[in-house]
Amino acid sequence: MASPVEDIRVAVDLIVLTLRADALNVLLVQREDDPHRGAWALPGGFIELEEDLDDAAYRVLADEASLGSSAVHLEQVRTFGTPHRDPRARVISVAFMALGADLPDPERGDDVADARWWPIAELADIDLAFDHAEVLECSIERARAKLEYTTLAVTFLPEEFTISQLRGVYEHVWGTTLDAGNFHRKATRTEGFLAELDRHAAPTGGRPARLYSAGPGTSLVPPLLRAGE
Amino acid sequence: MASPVEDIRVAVDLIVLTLRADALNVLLVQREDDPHRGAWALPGGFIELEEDLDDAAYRVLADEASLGSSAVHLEQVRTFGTPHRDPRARVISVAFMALGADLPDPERGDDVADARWWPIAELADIDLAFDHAEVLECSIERARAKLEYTTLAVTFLPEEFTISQLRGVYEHVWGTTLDAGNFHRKATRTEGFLAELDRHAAPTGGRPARLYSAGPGTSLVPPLLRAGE
DNA sequence: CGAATAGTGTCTTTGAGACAGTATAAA
DNA sequence: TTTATACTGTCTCAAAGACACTATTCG
Repeated sequence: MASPVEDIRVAVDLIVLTLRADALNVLLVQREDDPHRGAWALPGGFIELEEDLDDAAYRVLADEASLGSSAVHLEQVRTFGTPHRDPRARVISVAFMALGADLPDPERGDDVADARWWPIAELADIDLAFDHAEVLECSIERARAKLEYTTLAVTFLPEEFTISQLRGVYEHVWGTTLDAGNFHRKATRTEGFLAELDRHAAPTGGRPARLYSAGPGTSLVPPLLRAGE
Repeated sequence: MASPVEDIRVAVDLIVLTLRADALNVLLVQREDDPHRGAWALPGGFIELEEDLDDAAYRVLADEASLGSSAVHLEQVRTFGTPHRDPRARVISVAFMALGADLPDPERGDDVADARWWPIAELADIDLAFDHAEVLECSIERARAKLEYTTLAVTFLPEEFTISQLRGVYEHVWGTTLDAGNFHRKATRTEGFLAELDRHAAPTGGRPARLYSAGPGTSLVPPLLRAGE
């Protein structure tokens, strides 16, 4: 089983997604060093010898994005390892998607010039470092698909939320609009999706909405399909 | 961006699935060396410095399973990297699922004592090496799930096949039985799933079945859901 | 002819989507 | 009151599932 291993390095890259200002945002860091100096990139870092992949992802989240593991859903997406994707060395990168509810502005971490949230619509204009555009696109598509048949949408929301907020998650992540009435019925009648609370949110110009929290289920049966695929 | 990289090695593990004798089978190799000498394991190997992950998977398929890339669908599943999953060194393993139509018996490859197909039902009795039981379970669940909303089932069949054979894929992978009439209608009326041919299969005791080949589509809309989830 | 497999017709039920209508708050 | 948002009712249509029926082969 001998094989060459010299100079193969393993990293994690994070696709941190949140909803802010009614848009899906991703956390990017501006590179301080070559290659791609000045370009925006996904936060990432090499794994340590005695560290599980998930733990490495949480560490990068804390170090480079100054976001604690509090209230983020972390999930492996895919591993990217094409030779020369990083010009310095052979880097195998395990992509992790981190989803959270209205996450705070990041502080600038180590080895980065800047760090901030980017609405995904604005990313068409800029070139991401390495193959990170592909990694990001793959992750967003994964998130979009998983909204259909899992309860993943609640990870974008705080502990307590209204049906309208939940609908907003679907609308902003999918980039569609949904019928409020039909969505309400679907969300409340899908077993395990939501747990009804006895309280209501402060009214925002209309009838106050009932509050819900995440239900015990993880899969949506039947699924909540996007309209035109 | 300095970090310790010594002794972190990257491998690919293959979950090769096929249908033989009306059962879902997985290809396993018997280990010739410690650790887990004599135990059955997924075929795998370390990646080479200038080799893409997919290419490494195809190489292992040829070397250790003596199966060419002919007629297999290869797809990345997930990466496993818990420290000490391999007692010799830190090994990060990218799992790939390979699906093919009634694949031949493997020849014994390098560094393995034996190689053969195992019906997945028989694997409850034996202990797989390393964390390969978890890797296998994860892959089978992925395959089962993807039958629902993609045209993946056709990768288990030869170029030309009948609706009954296609139904058999679903039944054997899911471990269920499906109504033949309803399945026929669903398969033939789902756009892009199948391409109708002008020929029929040799009869097997009844009316000869029309032959189909894979259609141009990759996703099934609406999906073909398992009944009780 | 019967037996076996392929394929279609039809009925019922479930659920999605369109959209109207009701409920409850603030100004 | 109007306005805004939350929710419910109802109708239509698409599709799943149960299951009976027809079609085409072999013995």
